[in-house]
Amino acid sequence: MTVGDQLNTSLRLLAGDTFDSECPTRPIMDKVTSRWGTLIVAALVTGPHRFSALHRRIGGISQKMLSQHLKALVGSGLVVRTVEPTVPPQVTYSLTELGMSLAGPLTDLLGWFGRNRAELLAAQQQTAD
Amino acid sequence: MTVGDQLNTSLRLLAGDTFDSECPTRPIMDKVTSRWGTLIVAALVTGPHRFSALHRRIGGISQKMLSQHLKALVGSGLVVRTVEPTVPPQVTYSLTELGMSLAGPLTDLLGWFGRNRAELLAAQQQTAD
DNA sequence: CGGAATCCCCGTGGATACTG
DNA sequence: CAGTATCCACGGGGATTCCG
Repeated sequence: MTVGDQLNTSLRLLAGDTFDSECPTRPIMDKVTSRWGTLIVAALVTGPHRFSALHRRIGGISQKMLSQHLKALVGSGLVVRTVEPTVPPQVTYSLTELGMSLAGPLTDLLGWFGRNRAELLAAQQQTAD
Repeated sequence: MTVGDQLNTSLRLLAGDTFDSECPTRPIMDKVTSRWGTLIVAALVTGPHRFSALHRRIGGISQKMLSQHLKALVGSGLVVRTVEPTVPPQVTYSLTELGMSLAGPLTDLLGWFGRNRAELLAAQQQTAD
């Protein structure tokens, strides 16, 4: 990497350039936009959910992945974990303010996929030929 | 019916039951919302790009991943590949109509990450303690 | 220039079993 | 109920090399 590139990098970081490989939001973005991240956040849009409820709601996810992604989302300040000191223990996950603000753009994106499902699948078929 | 249920219903109507593990759009969604998919589409929003231009623009992507994801995007009908029969060959990628319609929601999402970068990083730091 | 092919490593992610 | 721990397989993804 040349000095010019470094300068370029610095400027882009300051500007919040999403394309820069050094952009620190990338790992977070990866988590959120990942296979399960989107679905978990989307599931929580409708309100708080318990662990097992999420597990049931989101088809095909394993406990490990759910727990792992939830931890990451909590760590990013998008989700809060609430523990009721009852027996048996009862843990509830819900979106933070930040998480709620993310929900808009995210569900828009999911909505797009829903609306354009037919065209996407059609394109897939053509290619498969 | 609670407010949550109403929201739930709306969301599922919009998304075409995105939570179903059998939903055929999932693999496509994974591709597009994946680490590189989002950035590639976002990069093409500003207009057609050549292979090397994309490679330069998107920091940290390998040729393999770029080529691979581009193929997937073409296969999904989001991107068109144009070959100029010159020497040396010149290949240009651009968004289809479908791709353009995706660009909106997608850049909104990227924009969200840009705007909330500070808060995300702050939350990360707190957790790291 | 724009890839395709190969090699190889490491992380993701699934299944299962165990803890508090 | 809500996880954690362990094992294990697969594929994502990087570096390199070669081709049209």
